[in-house]
Amino acid sequence: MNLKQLSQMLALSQTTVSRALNGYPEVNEETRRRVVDAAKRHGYRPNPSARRLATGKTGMIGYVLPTGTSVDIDPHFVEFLSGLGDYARAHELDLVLSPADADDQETTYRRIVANRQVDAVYISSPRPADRRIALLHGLGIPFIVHGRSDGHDFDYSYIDIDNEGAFHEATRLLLQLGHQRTALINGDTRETFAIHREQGVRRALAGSGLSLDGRHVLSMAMTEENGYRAARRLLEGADAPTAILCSSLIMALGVVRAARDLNVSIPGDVSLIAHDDVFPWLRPENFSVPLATTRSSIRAAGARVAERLAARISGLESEIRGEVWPVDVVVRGSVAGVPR
Amino acid sequence: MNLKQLSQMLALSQTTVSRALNGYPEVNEETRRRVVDAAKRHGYRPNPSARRLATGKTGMIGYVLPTGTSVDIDPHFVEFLSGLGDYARAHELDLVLSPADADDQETTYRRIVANRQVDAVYISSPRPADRRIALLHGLGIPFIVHGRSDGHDFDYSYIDIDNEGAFHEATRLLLQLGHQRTALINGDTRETFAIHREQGVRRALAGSGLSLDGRHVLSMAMTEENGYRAARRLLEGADAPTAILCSSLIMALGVVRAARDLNVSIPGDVSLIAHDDVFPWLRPENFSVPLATTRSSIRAAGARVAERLAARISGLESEIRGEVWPVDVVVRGSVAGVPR
DNA sequence: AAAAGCAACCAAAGCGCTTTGAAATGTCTT
DNA sequence: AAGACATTTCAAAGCGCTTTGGTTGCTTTT
Repeated sequence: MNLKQLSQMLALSQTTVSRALNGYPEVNEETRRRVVDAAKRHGYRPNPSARRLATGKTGMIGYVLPTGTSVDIDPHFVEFLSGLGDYARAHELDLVLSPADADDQETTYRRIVANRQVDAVYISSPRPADRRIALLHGLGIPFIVHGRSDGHDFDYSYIDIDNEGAFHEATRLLLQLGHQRTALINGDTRETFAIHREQGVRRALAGSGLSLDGRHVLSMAMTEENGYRAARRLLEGADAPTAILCSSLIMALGVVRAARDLNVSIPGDVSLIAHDDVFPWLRPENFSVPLATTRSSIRAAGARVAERLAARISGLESEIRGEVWPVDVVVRGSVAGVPR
Repeated sequence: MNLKQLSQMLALSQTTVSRALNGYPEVNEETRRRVVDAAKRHGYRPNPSARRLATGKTGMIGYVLPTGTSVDIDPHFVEFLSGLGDYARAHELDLVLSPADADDQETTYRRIVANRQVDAVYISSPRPADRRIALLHGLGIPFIVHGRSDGHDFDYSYIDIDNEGAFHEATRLLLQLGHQRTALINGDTRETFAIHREQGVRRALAGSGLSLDGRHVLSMAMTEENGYRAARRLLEGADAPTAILCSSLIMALGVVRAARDLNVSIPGDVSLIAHDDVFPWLRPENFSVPLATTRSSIRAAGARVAERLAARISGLESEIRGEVWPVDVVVRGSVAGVPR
């Protein structure tokens, strides 16, 4: 059943039927009812390929997936995807994943834009002055960034969490508990989120006249193994910290393991606060010592990105703007006053 | 630059240019060279929307992503995706993810087929007599299953690993080492892979005149927590097993933790073999006791699925067939003879 | 009563490709 | 020399929508 058949059936022109279905005003309400009704009865669904050719709109959003034999997909990605799906599901919005050589994503971005394969794109894990952002800005396709990228001379849309504020708050809490030596086990500092977190810690320390000891800040990929190594390094070193801030729950697993191995008590000897992206399979309250966290659901962010992207596509949202979500600091058993 | 412009530029008809570019035989080789050359020089790329409307082919493959507030995406998915990307990247093959209500995927499958959104589809985590398979078979879209689904009265294409054989081999190894009481910590037995694994264990035991004690087989979602619980149940129960087979490395993490908590030595008191899907962030050789495994790369499977799907789409592969990969049993420190 | 304005509809022209059915050209038979 | 047969090219007809630029009747204004 296509438009032609449907319009013949109704003894109307394709124009009128098309307009009736797409909610144009210049069609009689009575006629519209007839059309909509008939379309439903006969299960008419406009052919997306045809519509796409005519309008250039695809109704899909894109994501360039960096791949390569030595490239692993970030576990955050699937959680974000769940959130995106939560929204997209209800709106028949599909996501096109375009795998790209991690070292040359530009070619792929150019291809999907040139081919008009998607109406909008999202970007994740941005770095300062991220080239993808400049590229998409230049290419003129609507996009939204999950996270932020400082150092551009134009505005762009993003949603991010207040990483700086979260770690500032967490550090302030530790300071109030009397901790003078606080360490940070951070993610890869080439990414903005990690930079912001470190800034938050530094600002809080500075507020109390302290500063971050260079040996007390470690940055690396956020794996359990790295968390373990970092914690051992900190706890076995001279001037061991009395409190540790950690950029991910997965790393915190390693920190807890290291503490156990070294017979260091949490929170007796060292307090621990980690950032929680809210993974369903790893909950801070289930740690052997319930873990204090800065918490922000990455899944919720995924849903929000889908929502805003959909709004952009349908023209409901036009202004370019950033959105920064506040982050809760959740106190649990892993924090305590400074020892002795 | 579109076809019309290009053909005018060459003083040829659109027909000829189109045919030259698409490798049709009825075009003079000299002409073809000119056309291909000019196309490259002017960076001509056929508009995919137009091609799609004309041919009905999209050049994309589809995956229906079950979502829902209480549905989590399987961590295996991203690893599979990496493999798919490895192949797809080099072939400009994109993947369309259509989020669907986990309880009603049929609607979504019907939509993507009716809309001709993709040329082919893949399915993962199949169950016996999986309805999605019957549905796609009925709808007539090419598809390939990652895994197997027994109980259909038609053939379908799949790639699967020899789960039965793998667990049969692993069990036989344990038997040869003298283990009389072997337990199985399995995944969700509604899925085929788990059923096949249990069958493998049973067959091996039967071969030695033994059978699987009902209390010695536990099935559940494959999380660390569940592995821990299952192991405690087994090790604290009467007739504790001297060997444990485990369906996933993540669960094995929990098993190791439980053993440590209970002061049970691996492999002194209990031997352990787990299935390894080859995740880059979790390697059996890095366990405190290097873990013996049945190993099969899920990433490689992803690449193979993409390859076969691409072959189906381009008509290179036409016969329907299953492909079963052998699984290596890799012996490491976590297995030993029966205690005393 | 003519001009103007409006509401409702339509024919036809895209969108940019592929494919059908024919035509033009040259080569081989007989 | 005429017909048969390849070979190579082409004009035009789709594919199924949206959108442009009308047209047709009515009602309202002057």
